[in-house]
Order: sequence, then structure tokens, then C-alpha cells
Amino acid sequence: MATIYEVSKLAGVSLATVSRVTSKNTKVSDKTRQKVLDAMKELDYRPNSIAQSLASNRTNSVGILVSELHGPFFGLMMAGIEEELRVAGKHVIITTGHSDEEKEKDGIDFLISRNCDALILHVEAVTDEYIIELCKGKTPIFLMNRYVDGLNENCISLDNELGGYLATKAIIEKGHSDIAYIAGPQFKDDAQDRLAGHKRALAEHNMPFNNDLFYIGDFREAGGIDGIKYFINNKSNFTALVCANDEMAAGAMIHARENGITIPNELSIIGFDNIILARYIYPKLTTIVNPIDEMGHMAAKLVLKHVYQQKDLLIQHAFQPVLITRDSVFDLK
Amino acid sequence: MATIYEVSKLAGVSLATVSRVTSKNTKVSDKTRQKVLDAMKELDYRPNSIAQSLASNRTNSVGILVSELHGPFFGLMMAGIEEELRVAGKHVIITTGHSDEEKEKDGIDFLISRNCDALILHVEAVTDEYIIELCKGKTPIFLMNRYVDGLNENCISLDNELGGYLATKAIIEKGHSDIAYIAGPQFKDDAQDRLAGHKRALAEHNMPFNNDLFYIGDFREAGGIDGIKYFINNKSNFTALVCANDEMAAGAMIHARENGITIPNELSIIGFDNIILARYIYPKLTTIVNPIDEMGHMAAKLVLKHVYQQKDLLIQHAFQPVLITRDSVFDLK
DNA sequence: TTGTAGGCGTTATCAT
DNA sequence: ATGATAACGCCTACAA
Repeated sequence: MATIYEVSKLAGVSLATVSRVTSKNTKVSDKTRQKVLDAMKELDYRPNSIAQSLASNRTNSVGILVSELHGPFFGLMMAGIEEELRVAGKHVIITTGHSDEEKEKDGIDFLISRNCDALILHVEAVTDEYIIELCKGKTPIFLMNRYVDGLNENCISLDNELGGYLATKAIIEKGHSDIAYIAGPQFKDDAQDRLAGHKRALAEHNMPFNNDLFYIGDFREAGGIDGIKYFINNKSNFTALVCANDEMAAGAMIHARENGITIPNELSIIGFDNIILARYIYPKLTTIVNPIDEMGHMAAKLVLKHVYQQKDLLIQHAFQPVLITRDSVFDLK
Repeated sequence: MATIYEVSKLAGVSLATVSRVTSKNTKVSDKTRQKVLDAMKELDYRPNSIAQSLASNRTNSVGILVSELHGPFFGLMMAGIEEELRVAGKHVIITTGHSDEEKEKDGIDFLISRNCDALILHVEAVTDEYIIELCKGKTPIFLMNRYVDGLNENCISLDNELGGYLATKAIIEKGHSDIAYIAGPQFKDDAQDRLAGHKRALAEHNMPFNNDLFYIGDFREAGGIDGIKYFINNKSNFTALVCANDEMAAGAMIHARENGITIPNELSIIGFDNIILARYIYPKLTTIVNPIDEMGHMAAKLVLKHVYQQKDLLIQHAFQPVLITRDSVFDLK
């Protein structure tokens, strides 16, 4: 592979001038620039990004930590981030945390040790204190889907409380009053917030929160199945089920059908996230849209603005979920 | 951040010795090793991976090119690769090709310019000749889900022909004889192979290939919908539909139901890939298992073996698909 | 506008 | 087993 040195020799200029051309520095005359460009082409020269990084203390890479590489949610998030970053010539280094505190810390260490210019984290297990400490380091940190007090500028988050509120409100407005709820793991902020929204909607309509109709799931299919089993075994009476995410809703729906419950006629179900699946399951799932791909784009813009000096980008830190009505909620009125 | 130089000073040894300790080179006495380790700990020293890369000509990173970051298929593939690589201390740089020739080439250039130690590619649009040329370069190339003559050692592939055969055979054995087929884009090898398998099963049972019951889709939901629309408009008679992948099967199923066709009683459907969705749609989809996560693991092992000298790894280049029976195929017998 | 020269933090090759 | 010292390929003051 040709080096900058060979290019400079062939073009009859100095190393510095070649470097100026590659870094699009304007302080080069058109004539010499052309000479350099020609030489580069002839030698098929490509700058060595490693050497660039070492000398400039910049890697043009941003580290991403997601909980899982698969799954509809993280796929869209990564796609949003990568798309935005790539057109700016930056690339992503991706690693996983599996919602486990040690693994998340591990992943972060790993990314930092790779000298990423910035980190975009979707962490769930690590404490706020840890994050705050982390932000004092030299690597800029940005957070997806998490709001940490004092770090507003570094967060892209969804109003999960509002989403939880909208879901339950939609159910109530269809005339339901016996409403079960399957929550997400309560160590996760979003799960907590969605539940809080649910309670607010209940309170606003003077409906009590019934502990017999409350179950804490795992945000996965199994959680939905376990939840509805629990309610059925308890012989609880309910006409509607609010799930803190779509995967649990799908699990609950499948299990309900297998137990002879017709949906939505006998049981209405609403989810949260609007993952692809929501459109495919039968009946099509009414749910709350989580604009995770947009949020991914925005996180990338945040990095571009604060780390790569693209000052003119407009940043939206808070995103609002919205209801999407499909076929899984029955109108009791 | 402390440098190797400061460590050497504090430990009272030379740069070289410190380097030997970090690189786990055995030629260091226990006593000096301990001194160095202590110094490192005291200074909280972390090797600068960029400098290591420049000096050693190794980045410990492998580039991955997938068609899309989202979608059930690539998620599992990436997860498999990352998991395997990460325990070996290597990391992944991921980029996308969107099944477009220019974008795929772009992505590859990009990864090579980042000095990845190796590339794992899931390319669909680029020609075999291009790949062969690419392999002559200095960056080792490995291929997922593609078989290129002469590059056997670098490929991890699925026997798509067999899968296609198994799907149609399963349908035939349930007594169906009017069988429609929605293929994938024929510029894609896997789509071609699956179709070939379909034809073989037909021929083996002395059933003709009927062009009126053949449609070429796009491997996405829309392709399935368009395909079944086409068959319905043609007033074709068929009791079974074989789709070259699950997404098209899901699209077809939804559209069929919306047109009053009950599944599987009036129409049997079988897919290919066994993406998560297959278990969730109603009725649950009978399909062909594509072990893409295992294949991801294996691709990573291939890299570990050939690039990172983990000589003792066993490599399986060819994977066999298998039928999984669920509820979408009706037994006519 | 262009060139000179000193880093950037390691690894690797020789000696010792 | 350990130490000097030259790469590695580029960037960036500073000088000219």
C-alpha cells in the first residue's frame, strides 16, 4: 500500500502538502492540489486511518452499546444511528450489554479502550451514578432511551409516561373498566414510567389500581404468557389487558387464543413500541408508536454536533409516543 | 492517560519489557513482571489500541457487511458473529450494503480502509468476479450465505436447494398437487437455489412446473401480497403456496385472510427461514429452519482460525436446513 | 502557499 | 531476560 511519503515524492511536494490535500484543507493552490491528486490516483493511495487516528487523536468511530443485536427494537435503533453517521464518514463499533450490569460496564470499557470519539449507550442495568461518573471522563457519552438528571444535553429519550398514559386512556375510552396490566422489569426506567402513565390514566378516570390485575413480566414473549396465565389462574375478571411492550402483548395474545379466548371480542389487548410484529400478529395489534429509528438518527446527530463540530444541527431531546389503532381493542360502547 | 513510557519509568524497566508484559509474552521474569503489573495498576494504565494497531499492523477488529441492520435475519447473524468474536477480544465494525451493488462496494471499501483484520460479508448484489478479485487483496475475506467456486474455504453457506426441496416435498406429502410458488429476486443466489429445490421436488413426484402458479417477489411482505394477488386475479386454482421466505409468506397470509380465504383449510402456506415472526403469526407458520445464528458463530470461528491463529477450531462450511411443522399446512389426506 | 521536523504510543529487531 | 532504537504512517505547529 502506498504511503503519503511516496505520494509526496511522486508529486514533487512535501508530506505536509499531501496531508493538507487529504484533509481537505483549503490552503493549497489548485495546481499543486491537482498534482497531488494525480499522484494519489496513480499510486491508488488510501490514507491509513490508523495512523491518522494516532496522529490526530481521532478515530472517526463511535461506539454503540445495545442490549441485544437482534430483536426489532435495537435493529431499528442501530439502523438509524449507522445511516446518519455513515454519510458523515464515521463508523460504528457495536457491542452488547445484555441488560446486565457487569456486561454493560465491560462493553463500555471495551469501547473506550478502542478510542471511540464518542459513545452512544442504551444501558439498562448500570446506575445513574455510574453514568454520571463516566461522563466526567474524556470520551463524550450520549444516552438513548434514558434520562439522567443533570445530563439532559446528552440524552435522547421517549416520554414513556405519556405512552403508558395514552395506552390505558385508549382502553378506558372504549368503555373498559376491568383492566389488567403486565409491566416490564421495574429496574428499567422505561418500564417504571410506562406503569406510572398507566396509573395516571386510571386515576384521571377515577378508577382504582387493582393489584390482582397487575403482573410484572420480562418484556419478552414469556412475560406475556406468564402474566395472562397468572390472571386466568386467579380467576380475575377483566376485559382488557395493557402490556408494557409488544412482545409481551404477542405472548399474551397467543396464550389467550390457545385457551379459547377470542380477541378482541372477549379480551382487548394493547401493546407498546409498535415493532414490526405488531402488524403481523392476528388480530393486528393496537399499540403505542415508539419512534426508535428517528431517535437513533437524532442520537447520531447529537454526536455529529457535539463531537464532530456540525454546529448547525437541530437536536430534539425528547420524543413523544403516539397511539396507533388497529384491531386488538374491542369497543364496548 | 498514562503511557507505556510512564509505566516503564515507574517500574524501573524499559519500554520493551512493559510491552512484553502487556502482550503476554512469556520471556519476562516473574519479578519484573510483577513490578510492571504494579506500576500499571498504580497508573491505571490501558494500552492505546490505536498505537498498538499502527505498530503491529493489526486492529483486532473485523468488518461485517450486512444488507440491513434491522430485520430478524441479520440481527441473529450479527449476534452470532459478535458473541463469538467478543470473547476472543476482537470487535466488529458493522456497515450495510442494502443489496445494492454500489453500496456494497462502498461498504467494503470503507471497511478495508479501516484496516480491519478480516471481513465477513453478506453480499447479494456484487458479482462473483468482483469477490474473487477482492480476495486477492491483503485483507482476508469470508462470505456468509454465498458459495463462490474456488473460494470454498472462505464460505459459510446454507444448502438452499435442499431447503427448497424439503418445503415443497412437505407440501406434496400432505396430498397437495396444485402448488403455487412465490420466489425471491432471481439475482440472489439463495432465491435461485430455493427455486431449484422446489422444481426438483416437483419433478421427483412427476408434477409439472406450472408457470401460471409462479411469481417472483422481493423477499419482503409486499412480495407476498403481490404474489397472491396475482394468483387470485388469474383465477388460478391452488391449494398450497410455497414462499421462498417467511416475510413473503406472512404478507401472503395476511392478504389471503383479508380476502376471506381461511388458512390452512382453504390454503396451505409454507415459508423459509424460521424468523421469529413465524411463531407469532396466525396460524403459526410451517417453515424451513435457517440456522443463521449458528452460521454467524461459524463465520466468526473461521476468522479466528485463519486470521487469529486459533488453529484448533473445527469449521463446518455447509449447513443443512430442516423442516419445522406448525399449523399453516393442511393435510389433504 | 509550502516545507521542516517533532511527535502520537506502540511493537519489533537487534544487541547485550 | 532485558534494553536501545528504529519503524509504523500520518498530523501539525512553526518556519520560510
